[in-house]
Amino acid sequence: MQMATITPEILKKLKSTYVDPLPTLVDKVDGRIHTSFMQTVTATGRLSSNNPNLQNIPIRSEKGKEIRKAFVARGEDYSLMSVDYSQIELRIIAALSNDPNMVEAFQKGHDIHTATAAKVFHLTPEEVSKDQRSAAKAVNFGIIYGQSAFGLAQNLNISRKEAKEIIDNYFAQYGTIKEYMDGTVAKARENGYVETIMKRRRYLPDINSTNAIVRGYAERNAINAPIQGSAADIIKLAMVAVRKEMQKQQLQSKMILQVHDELIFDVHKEEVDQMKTLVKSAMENAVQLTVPMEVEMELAKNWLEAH
DNA sequence: TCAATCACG
DNA sequence: ACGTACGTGATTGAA
Repeated sequence: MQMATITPEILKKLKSTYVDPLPTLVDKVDGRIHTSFMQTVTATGRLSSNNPNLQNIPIRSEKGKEIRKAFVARGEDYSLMSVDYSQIELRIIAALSNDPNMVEAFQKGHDIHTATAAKVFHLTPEEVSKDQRSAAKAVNFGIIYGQSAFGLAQNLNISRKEAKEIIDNYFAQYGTIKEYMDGTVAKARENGYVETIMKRRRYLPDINSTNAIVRGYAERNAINAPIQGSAADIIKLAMVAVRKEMQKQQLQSKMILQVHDELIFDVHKEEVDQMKTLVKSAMENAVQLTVPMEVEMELAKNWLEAH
């Protein structure tokens, strides 16, 4: 196992950004930290959070986990419940492209990274090694961002030739995704914008630039924005549905945070079963696509263990 | 005031 | 031949 190396720079960042300021921001009246959610800041339709930003509370490093542990439910009778969409952006790509292989993997409930590795490396899912799954995961993520063979090579620390072979294999298996991506860029060139499933637009004035670097940037935006933006559409619809149902059932639990593909609730112990059912249903049924939306949920006393 | 670095999805 | 993975916010330190 590779140990997480905590450098002095990281400690300094954690202290100056979280450990020192957050305790001073606890509201004197209610004992809680309040963020602001901005609805008109991002290019894709995501929310952003500031003063303080509660969408970038640490979780990856060991010391960071200690910080996240400090976020707890409001009292004895309450727990934090975290509910996050599983692979929402890949499901959206699958649905928007209607790629038969990727749609099938999600419809059958397969582990998408293992399924991808099996296809790319011509193996059965059982034969896929950890490194192969990890490589497939990197490609799946890279696809969402319009990553090149060069970028994948750097990311995986392999040669450009090896990276190109993996990507070529990927598109041989998921050919309709390639068509979808090319089609999205072509449409962006004609229209000057791309749009999400709820028709929100992102304008791309540089999509026809004669400067290849500038144009390349806009092309990656064209690919990414409908995916990231549609995920934002879906969780926003879910939030409205959740709130409506919570009101209808007159619950005292509260929806307290949104972190892009995750909702966090402060749940009263007598409402746990109701909340689990209601939130799962609202999130999974926020939209109807050709692939199922699935959520994972956990309940705990603090945010680290609820995640 | 802004770029670099780091935190998150 | 070019550069090369999307979206944010906070802090720091140089200009």
